[in-house]
Amino acid sequence: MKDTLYTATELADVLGVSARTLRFYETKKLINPRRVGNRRIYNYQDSARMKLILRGKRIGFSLDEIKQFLDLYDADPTQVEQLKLLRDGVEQRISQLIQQKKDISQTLSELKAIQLATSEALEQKNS
Amino acid sequence: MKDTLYTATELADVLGVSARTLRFYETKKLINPRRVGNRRIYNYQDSARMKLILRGKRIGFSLDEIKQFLDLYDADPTQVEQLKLLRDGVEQRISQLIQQKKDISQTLSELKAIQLATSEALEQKNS
DNA sequence: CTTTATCTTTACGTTAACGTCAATATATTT
DNA sequence: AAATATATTGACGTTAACGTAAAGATAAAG
Repeated sequence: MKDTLYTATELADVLGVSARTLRFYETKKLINPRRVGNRRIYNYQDSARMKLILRGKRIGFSLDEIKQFLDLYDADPTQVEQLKLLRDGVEQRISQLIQQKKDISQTLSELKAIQLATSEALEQKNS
Repeated sequence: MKDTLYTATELADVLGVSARTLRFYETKKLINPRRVGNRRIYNYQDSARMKLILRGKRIGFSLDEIKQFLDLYDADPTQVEQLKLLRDGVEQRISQLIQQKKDISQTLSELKAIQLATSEALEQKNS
């Protein structure tokens, strides 16, 4: 539901990370949950942001890179200089990701070759 | 050329890494160059192996993961138990890579959307 | 055959991304 | 309200992946 609220441990459980991780990301300015008293409350947007962060990690980005990446999303589109920086940043990331995709495709085809060889070798043993 | 030999610094330069990195990978048993006296000499295969390692890094793998990965290539295909472990390892990596590819594709399309918005915003400013 | 430049080894330093207490503060249960 | 559980805030610890500086060995240049 769009309006669910989570405590730190709840969100952590849902996302499969530790509460410490959430706090750590907060000190790194990657997320910024509301407080009720001094307790952290995460809303839907916080959760969505966290999912973006985790996706970034799966891709192999550092937290710093992920922060830059997130900043791309909420950059102010009224400043021309900002816009140009944004454009360049986006362009760099795009070509990096394209390279990464190529690397993965190559690795995948090699692994599939190994997989084939493996299953054939195992068939041999069974006959 | 298939028979070129490199010193540590030469290969490091070619690959765009430091000589320290080469030595470090050696202590981690990722590569194992010949010695002439106590000097390291890298041949074509060492270089190819290094390129595999660097590709692994671009994909976001840790050196430990890369080692496991390399071990997949030169596993002994005569041992049935070995083969089964190999098969499982390969299978895991494959699904992980497929997930990574999905993550990248999503990120790419989002970035392209930002790119479009950026260029449109810049056009506006120029008219 | 010295001098000079490279390479090697050893060892300590560094950064990223958290983990793991310990001491409080705040809820929650009884 | 007292006891118990849970969350927060330092603060120190840890692992990965090298960087960097020091001291000795060896090769190349003069």
